[in-house]
Amino acid sequence: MLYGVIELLKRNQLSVTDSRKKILEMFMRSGGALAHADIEHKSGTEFDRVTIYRTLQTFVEKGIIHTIPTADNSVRYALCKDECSEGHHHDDHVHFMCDDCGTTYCLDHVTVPEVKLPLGFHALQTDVVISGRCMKCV
Amino acid sequence: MLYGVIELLKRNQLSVTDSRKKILEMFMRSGGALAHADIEHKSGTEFDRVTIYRTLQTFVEKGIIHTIPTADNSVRYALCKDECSEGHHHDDHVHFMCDDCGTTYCLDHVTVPEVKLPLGFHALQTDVVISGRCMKCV
DNA sequence: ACAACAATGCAACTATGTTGCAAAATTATT
DNA sequence: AATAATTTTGCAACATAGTTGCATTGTTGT
Repeated sequence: MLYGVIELLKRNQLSVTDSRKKILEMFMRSGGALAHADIEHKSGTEFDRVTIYRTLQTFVEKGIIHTIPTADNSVRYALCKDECSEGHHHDDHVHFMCDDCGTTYCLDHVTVPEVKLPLGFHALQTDVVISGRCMKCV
Repeated sequence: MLYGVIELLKRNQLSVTDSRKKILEMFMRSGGALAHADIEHKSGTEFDRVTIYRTLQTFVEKGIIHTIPTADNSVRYALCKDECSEGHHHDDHVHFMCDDCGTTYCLDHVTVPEVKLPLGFHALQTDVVISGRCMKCV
């Protein structure tokens, strides 16, 4: 597991540091999405707030994680699938947010439907965020 | 126009105040969506920041405006259609954000497609946000 | 092992959002 | 139309989120 993390960092031409390793591991352990605040709390005083911000930024730029637009407009991040590369995100999957427990899921196998836009609009990216109850909170 | 604003406030059992009238008018004049910052800049020092926050909150609660989940996770608001009532938003339309000029459109006639979720997930609300180029920015 | 480079931590700052309370404005009552 | 009851506003103070510059530390390549 740890080895995979290091590999992933190297593959993206990133130097291997404590914060990057541990933050990546957090994402892998937590199946779902994480907010900046989640990471800050989980890591205690181990890293500076600024380091977390910069690490997340770097990961987004490298295509390791992607941001999730949420209904409550709080920023969340989740691991990308392998197809994402630098500057080219291909997160064509639906995101689900549980109103009860707050967990955010990437529904990798639910693809975003085609939407017909009025004349003059050109779509580059489509984000679908569904909120409701997850299986744990029935 | 002004008369319509007052009517709308009264219909929602809100006292008619300067800030509420002017903020509502801003939404009506601007076809698209507005962020808190937009309103703050447009109104100069006329209203306190806190008043704007509280006015927007009140309008959302009453179903006069709705929030738009955006790809960049900044909070934006737009007028609701007539069907929205207190606590019951029915904004089943697609939102479009222009990457170039930043304008956010409510595509009232583009309805949100049905999405089949995996077993155990129960959808209550579906938000679709499409970003790209609008007709003004080809 | 060392030079070159990149990432971190710290401090200071800006932006964003919230809460309590007194003053001012709006609404309801007589 | 004037006043009482209620709401809303503005202010101050605070809390959270996010950014930038720079010296120090850690990582990488030779």
